[in-house]
Amino acid sequence: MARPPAARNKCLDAYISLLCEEGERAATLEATASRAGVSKGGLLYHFASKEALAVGVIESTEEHVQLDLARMSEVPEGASVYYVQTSAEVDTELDRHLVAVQRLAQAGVSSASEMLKDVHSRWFQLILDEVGDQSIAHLVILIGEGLYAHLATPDSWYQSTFDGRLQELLDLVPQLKKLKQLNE
Amino acid sequence: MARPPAARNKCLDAYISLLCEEGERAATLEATASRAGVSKGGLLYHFASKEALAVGVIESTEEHVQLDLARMSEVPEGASVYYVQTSAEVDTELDRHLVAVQRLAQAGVSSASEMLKDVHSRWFQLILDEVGDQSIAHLVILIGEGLYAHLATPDSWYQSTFDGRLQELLDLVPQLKKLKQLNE
DNA sequence: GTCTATAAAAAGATAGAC
DNA sequence: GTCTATCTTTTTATAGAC
Repeated sequence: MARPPAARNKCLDAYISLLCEEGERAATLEATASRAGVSKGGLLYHFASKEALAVGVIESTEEHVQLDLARMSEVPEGASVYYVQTSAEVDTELDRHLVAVQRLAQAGVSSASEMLKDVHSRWFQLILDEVGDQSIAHLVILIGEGLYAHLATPDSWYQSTFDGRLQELLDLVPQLKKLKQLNE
Repeated sequence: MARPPAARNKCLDAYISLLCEEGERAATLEATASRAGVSKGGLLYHFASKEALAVGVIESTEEHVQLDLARMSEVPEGASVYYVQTSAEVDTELDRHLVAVQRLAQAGVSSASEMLKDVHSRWFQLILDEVGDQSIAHLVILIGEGLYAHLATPDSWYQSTFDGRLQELLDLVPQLKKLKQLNE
């Protein structure tokens, strides 16, 4: 496919920012157009409807997800550590996209819910491949999810209390594999 | 304070349900009134504005939170296990309220954000009191958050993959305290 | 307390000029 | 491709009857 025009990308980016920062309700056509620096008509040329905008977000997200999964399976520190580490990263393109998709899912966009479900199962599979135990893999997924949930909530408890302690947490992740042995 | 009339409670409950199930945008005055079985005018008698409805949710949530914190500090299995366990519970009044408050926070209602921040810090303190280590306490909080995040996303990956495995996870929680010793 | 009617604003979308 | 003007529907809120 031909590379999309710059204005189209600006619209998509503006919509994603609004979804993340102000929620789905605030992400109106007018607000999106305004933030993208175009008129409502200009926006509607690239995305014929609200729904088309959502589809655009999901397609763009899928590209970022594919890159992430490829890295996750190759990285030297292992899938678990990579997953938790990247879950805590704010302001990466992938995370902005995933937060936006989550907002859409919560607003009832079913293709967004399906994408999240699919992404989670792919992450889970890579982590399971590494740690070799379902319960431990779930634990890792949930820790990442917890970080991500805080990330997705601006001004959360996370920023004030947890800031600077990420490394301590990452150090604990590889230890999780030992839990099962302790348990037996 | 005098006990509020039944219709008022039905309105609040309808608004909370809509926030949880269909998102903040779908939780309009009309939809809320309709679900509560009253007219728009009837709703607006009890809650003079959208904002008043949000305040109502937050006040009601605070009551449920206080009860939960009291239980959490007394329960025999310990604060950590109680916290993770209740994070996984769907359809309790507390969880419905917290999901609703989260939706409001994401929609930019600042008093909702502040309440969530406050609740998290109170949970954290009780867990820290039990486990005695900041990093482990964070781990517990994040696992609960991860569960809660899935709970708050209907039709998530959680239901299909994780269902029935909660007990295994709960068994691992008390083991987390041992991680720090392993690390030293 | 609860309802209907109505007003005022905002949101999504179309048409057509440039 | 991008804009302005306009239309329709939805949403919030008010006024006043019952």
